[in-house]
Amino acid sequence: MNDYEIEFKNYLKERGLKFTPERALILKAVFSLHKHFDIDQLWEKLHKKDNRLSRATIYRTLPLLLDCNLIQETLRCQGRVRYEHIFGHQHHDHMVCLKCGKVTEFREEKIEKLQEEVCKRYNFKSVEHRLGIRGYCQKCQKKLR
Amino acid sequence: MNDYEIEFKNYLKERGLKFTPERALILKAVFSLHKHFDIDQLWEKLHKKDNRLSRATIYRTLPLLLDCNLIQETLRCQGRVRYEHIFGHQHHDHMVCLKCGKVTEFREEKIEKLQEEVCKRYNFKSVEHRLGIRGYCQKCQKKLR
DNA sequence: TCGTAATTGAGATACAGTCTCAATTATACC
DNA sequence: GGTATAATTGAGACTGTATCTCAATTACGA
Repeated sequence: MNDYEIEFKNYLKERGLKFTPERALILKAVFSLHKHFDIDQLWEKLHKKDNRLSRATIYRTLPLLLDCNLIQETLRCQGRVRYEHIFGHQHHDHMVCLKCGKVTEFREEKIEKLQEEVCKRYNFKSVEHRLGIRGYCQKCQKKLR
Repeated sequence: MNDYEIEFKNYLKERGLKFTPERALILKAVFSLHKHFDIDQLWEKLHKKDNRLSRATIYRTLPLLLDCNLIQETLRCQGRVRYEHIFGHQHHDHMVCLKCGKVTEFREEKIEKLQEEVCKRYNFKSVEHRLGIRGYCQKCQKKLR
C-alpha cells in the first residue's frame, strides 16, 4: 500500500469516515496524473476506469484530500482551479505561462524566510501562502517576437 | 476631473470605445469604495444610485478597468474574486485573515528583487505576480485561544 | 453476520458570469 | 447643431461549475 493511501485511511478513520472503492480510485488517479491537474483531467481519467463514478463524488472527495494535505490548489488560471499532489513534496511556488499554460515550479529559500519576517512584523500567523508569477516562458517569448 | 477619469477616457478613446454615463458611474464607485471590494459590494453601491444599471454592464466594464490598470484582482477567498483600485498606488502583496477576512497590505523590496532574480534564472518574462499569505490576524489569534 | 451511519449516483438545483438582441446613445464628421 | 454609424445598454436567456437532495447501497465496528 502506498504511503499516501495509509495517510488518507488514517485521516478518514480519525473522523469516522469510510475508505470506499470510489475514494481509493480517486486517490490513485490523483497520484498517477501529471503532478498538476484540473477537475476535467481527473474526471476524464476516472471516467475511463469506471464510467459510473459520478462527478459529485469527485467534488466531494477533493475537499477531503485538501484537508489532509495530500493535495493543494495551485494557481487559478482562466477561471479554472488547478490542483497538484503535494504528499512527500516540499513547498514551492509557481510561474505560469499565459500563452501555453506551462507551470514551472521554483523554490527560493530567501523569499520563504522574508515572508516569515513580514508575518512577524505584522503579528500575522501564517497558515499558507501562494506566490504565483504570470508571464511568458522561454519558448513563448520567442514565438511572440 | 479626476486623474483616473482622464486615464480611463484616454484608454477608451485609443480603442474607439465610448465614455458612457454607466461607465463613469462604475468608475466613480470603484474609487469611492473601500480600496478592496468585490462585485456584490460594487453592485449594491451602484444599484442605490441608479437601479436600472445592469449587472451585465458591471461585468463588461471591469475587464476594461483591469486592462488599463486602474484596478487589479487581489486574492480569491471563498470562491469570491476581490478587486482593488490601484491607480496611483504602488504594487504590494497581501495577507488575508481566514477568520475575519481582513486584508493587510505589505511591500517587501527584497522579495520583489528576489522574484526578478528567479525569473531571470528561468528565462521567464514576468507580467505580474501575486503573493498572498493566508492565516490569522493579531485580533483573531487572540480570540482563537 | 448485523445494524447503522456514511456514501453513492443521478438528476435537480444554485449561482456567477456570459451572451443575445433590439433599442438607445456617444462620438466623429459635416 | 444635425446626422450617420458603430458601440453600448438592459433584460433576460443561457452556460458551465459546483452543490444539494434523496433513495438505494455499502463499509465497518461490534
